[in-house]
Amino acid sequence: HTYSTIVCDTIRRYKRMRGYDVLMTTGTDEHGVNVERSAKKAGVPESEFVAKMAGEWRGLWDELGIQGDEFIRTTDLKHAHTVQWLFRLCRENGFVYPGHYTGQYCIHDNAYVDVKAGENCPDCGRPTETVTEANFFFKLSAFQKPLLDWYAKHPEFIQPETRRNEVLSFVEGGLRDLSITRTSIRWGIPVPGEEPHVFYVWFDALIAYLSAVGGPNYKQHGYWPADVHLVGKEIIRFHAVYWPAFLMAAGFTPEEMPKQIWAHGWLLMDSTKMSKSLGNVVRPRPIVNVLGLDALRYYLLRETVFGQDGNFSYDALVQRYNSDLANGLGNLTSRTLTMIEKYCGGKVPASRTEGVDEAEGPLKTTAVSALGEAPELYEAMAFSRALEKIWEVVAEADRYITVKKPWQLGEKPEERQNLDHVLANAAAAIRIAALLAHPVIPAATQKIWTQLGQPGNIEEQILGEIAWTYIPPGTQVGRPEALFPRIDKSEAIERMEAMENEAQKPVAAPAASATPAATAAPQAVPEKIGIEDFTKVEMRVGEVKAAERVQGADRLLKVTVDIGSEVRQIVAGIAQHYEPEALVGRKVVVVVNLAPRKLRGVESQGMIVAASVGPEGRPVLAGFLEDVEVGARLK
RNA sequence: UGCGGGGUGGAGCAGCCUGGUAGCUCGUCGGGCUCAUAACCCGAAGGUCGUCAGUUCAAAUCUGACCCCCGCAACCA
Repeated sequence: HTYSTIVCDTIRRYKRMRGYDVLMTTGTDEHGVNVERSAKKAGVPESEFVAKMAGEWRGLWDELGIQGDEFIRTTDLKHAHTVQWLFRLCRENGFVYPGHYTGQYCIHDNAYVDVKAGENCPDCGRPTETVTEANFFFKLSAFQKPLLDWYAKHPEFIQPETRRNEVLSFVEGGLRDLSITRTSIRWGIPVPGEEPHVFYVWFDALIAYLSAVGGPNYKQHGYWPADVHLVGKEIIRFHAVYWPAFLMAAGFTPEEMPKQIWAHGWLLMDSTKMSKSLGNVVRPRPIVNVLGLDALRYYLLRETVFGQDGNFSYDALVQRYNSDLANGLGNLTSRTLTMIEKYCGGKVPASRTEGVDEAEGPLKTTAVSALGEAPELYEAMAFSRALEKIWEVVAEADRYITVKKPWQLGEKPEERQNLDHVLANAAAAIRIAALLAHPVIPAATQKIWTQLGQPGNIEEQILGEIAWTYIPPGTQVGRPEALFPRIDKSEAIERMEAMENEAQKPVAAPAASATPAATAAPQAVPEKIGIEDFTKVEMRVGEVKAAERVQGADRLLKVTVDIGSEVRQIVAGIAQHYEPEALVGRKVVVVVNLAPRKLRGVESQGMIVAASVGPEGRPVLAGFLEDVEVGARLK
């Protein structure tokens, strides 16, 4: 989410610099079973739980300097009004009808689970029940044709293209009507006049986009339709299918449809998706503390191609920081300012008016071409290429300075004009690079702006109006100051990892979702259990009588275990680490009172206890150093 | 088995949609410079662009088949 939101913020800053009036919204999705359950676990009312969650996110955005213009919480009153209003419109237009939803329900978890009838709950393993509840359906099926027409007419609606194809084939495959209300959930927006129905997640969270810009009064508000919704690729379907369908159903005109849905990729940690359950989430705070916010922003946008999955590594992060920011832009600024200070008394010198010399040609060409292309690349969300283009200016300026050797010109009074000219050119190039890079690294470029003696805020500059211009001669520059101090790689990584580990310890870092449309999955607070809970688990010593591989499964072994009173058949996921033959005769620990569960068609009547070792969780069977009697209970 | 991502000098990645010069960061070697944050500049070595076939005057790029790697689910009760 930090990634999405930083990208979003960059777009916002870019658009502002193009002279647009931009409104960016972000927020939290606060309804649903997950929240209900987590709040219960934490022993606080839902409202309190979500308020805390929202506060944490807001705090994080503040720390990250992200200036969302609207922070929508789905528990906001105005959002409830918008949802109810949209529902009424859809209903009046005949796209909502009452029906029944039938699914597998887990009583223990209090939630529908996505399994076939007769299967057990994937979370807790208990049997599920087939439950039918009355709820309202949205006639999504009626929108197959309109949506396909819409996609055809607006090929740019879904980006990037691979995602578009995915959605297209999904819609072409036929659309099923959508259940949009629940009576089994309490924590949600009430369906007007139909209590105890509350709205189900998608007919709630998605609508937050509209709530942020006036809700029913979106026309007067003036910021609708959205130019772009930025989402993770896992939720593209909801944004590209459900959302436009809801709007069409409510009678929104083609001009009032969002213009584009951009699905970005995932940030992978060593090629695995970052997820809270894997515990491999990289938190932004340590990075910001050690390298600075701009470094994080720069890295995220420079290192990965927007739209594809990207890899995160501390190594690459520090690498980029040192080479591009410290040695590149930072050092260029520093050397230029130092020379202006030293040779020109801290005032920007005058450029020569006539006579172009051969060395400055490439510098101007590069800068002018960056001025032309970088904005186009921003426009196309090709951030990494935009930055590459901008950094060509930095490289060219370094080259130019090296070729002209102003420090030598400074020794000779008769070269005064040439010296002035060189430094004026360098300053002009830095000015352009800073302007173009501002959406990505706002703080550093503002510093450069000020150091160059430029008045006001850099963000107020309009990109379209910028050309190769010299800074007015005589402008007083600021003291050179290291914008991005170079940092030793291993030391930086150590510090960040130390802080990361520190952050892992305390319980509740914000663990919900930031985009209005992602599902919230707050982390459970680890509870202490009493002895009575422990005694519920019955573990006994068993002896393996036979073991064989389960057909068609790479990881499963079917193990026959004698537990004294009886012989059980247990399926264990250890086939990759234990040969069946080697297990026979071995004493193992078995959980015997676990509900049976079918795995790959084979019933498993218990669980063999094993340690989970290393990051990949390699199983190592528990055993005894002394001889033990089969059937002995563990307590 | 299904779904997704990928295979481009030593490492990590761009380029592929819209064929024509293989680019970037790091690393290695040699040189220059000393204004600057041990930085910056120049040069060099190093690439059958996974394989095979096809289309084409021309293929990293388009088409087809195949191989390999990674993630997710199916299968860790």
